Amino acid sequence: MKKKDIKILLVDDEQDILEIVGYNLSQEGYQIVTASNGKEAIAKAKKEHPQLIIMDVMMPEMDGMEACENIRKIPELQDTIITFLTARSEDYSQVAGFDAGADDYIAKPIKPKVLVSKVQALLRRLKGVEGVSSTTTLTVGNIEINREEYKIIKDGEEIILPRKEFELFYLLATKPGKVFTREEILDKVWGNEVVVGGRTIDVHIRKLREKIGDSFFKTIKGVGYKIEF
Amino acid sequence: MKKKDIKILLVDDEQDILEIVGYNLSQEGYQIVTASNGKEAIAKAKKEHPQLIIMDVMMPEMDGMEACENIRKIPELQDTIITFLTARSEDYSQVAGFDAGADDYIAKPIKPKVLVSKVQALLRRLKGVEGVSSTTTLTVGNIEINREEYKIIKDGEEIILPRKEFELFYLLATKPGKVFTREEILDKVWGNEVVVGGRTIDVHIRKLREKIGDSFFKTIKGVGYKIEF
DNA sequence: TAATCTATTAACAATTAGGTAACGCATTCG
DNA sequence: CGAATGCGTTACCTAATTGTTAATAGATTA
Repeated sequence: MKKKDIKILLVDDEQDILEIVGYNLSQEGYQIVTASNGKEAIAKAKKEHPQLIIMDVMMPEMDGMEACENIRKIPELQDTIITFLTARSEDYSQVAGFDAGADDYIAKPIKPKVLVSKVQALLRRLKGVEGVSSTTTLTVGNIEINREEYKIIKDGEEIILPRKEFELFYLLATKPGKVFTREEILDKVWGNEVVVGGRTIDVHIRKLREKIGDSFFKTIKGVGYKIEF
Repeated sequence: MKKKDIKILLVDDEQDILEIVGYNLSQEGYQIVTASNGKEAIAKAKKEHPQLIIMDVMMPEMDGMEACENIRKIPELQDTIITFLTARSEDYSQVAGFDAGADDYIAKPIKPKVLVSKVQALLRRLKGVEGVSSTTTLTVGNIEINREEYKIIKDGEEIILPRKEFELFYLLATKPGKVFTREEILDKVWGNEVVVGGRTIDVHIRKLREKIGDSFFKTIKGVGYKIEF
């Protein structure tokens, strides 16, 4: 995907900001769409399918937070990156926007240069922009792991794994032989704060054993799990 | 190595984050160095030789990914742990940056408590911090002890040990020849608070003798045990 | 909207690790 | 020479840990 194919939706109630930011970004070659409140933002997002949305938190009609929540519910816009513009004074850890589904935020006052480079950094995540390469497959033993499509190929046979199962397998596969403690697994696969019941890991391991092969997975009692090839 | 000798490099373009995170970590006794973009990060990393780098992925000038790749190429910084701050909770396998050589990631929004405990966990990997050793393998005689995989290899033969047995053996193996008193063993393997009966150690020693070989274990009557090769 | 899939939990079974008691043997020491 | 002490050994018990299955709520897809 090239720069000129990337669409950015700017949302702010102040015309000045739309102009300045819009100008700078379009200079860089991005396509710019604007909206001046939350409702309009949702409408335009649906219609235009932007890759990135930069939105002020405080706006009349519908604020950024609410709009963000709504946009996150739209299936086609799952991969859209949403960034808030927030007042500097807010305590970072208090920024509620993350709960609403935002990916990042940019603090005001906005410096054009900073903004532009930040936008570029954000867009690096998008597949194929400026040929950003990332190894999408990992091979262990006779198994090839394709993390873009959440599937693995074992002896030429394709096995599609659900998200969590895949994540778990992928984690173990990054260091074959290494024993991952339950704690470690929870932390990396389930995330920092999520608390799930004690048997959850076992069940997922079992499913992997069924699908991939029992023999690969070793249980080290009192410690955790590992895979071996 | 003590806490106050540990240097952490924080990299983020937002001053707020540097302050909050920096404050929390310095409260814990760590030395903090900061940088606000990738280029600066590389420069400071070279100069300061931090043990841990916590870096935002998205930054102007040079983003975290690129900086990480560059830092990884610096010989003196091979052992430095690099952790990314990533937007929201991306799936583990999707967290770009592992390709770039990152060791771990922390998801935004950052909660100080979570951060601090995560940092502590990461630093346990470093040799000598709070007596936790980082060496993953230890070789004594014809036996290789692999802490990461919870197994020992004797003459090419793999022996998997239960947790307590492994820890007991590992303890003795850290100083071959040294006599460990029962008190010492209980303290290190079983922990300060647990009270177990008098014969417990014997039984475990016996199990090790069975699995690994009687001849390695010497009993010093009235004192304790040691291993010899 | 109905029809799948997924992730998680709950409940129970199976397994194993850790610990203990009991007994026997050796060494030490009076 | 016994008695006392410390250690080795076995068998057994219990608690902790994991395996397994099924049920359910939530997502996702057709």
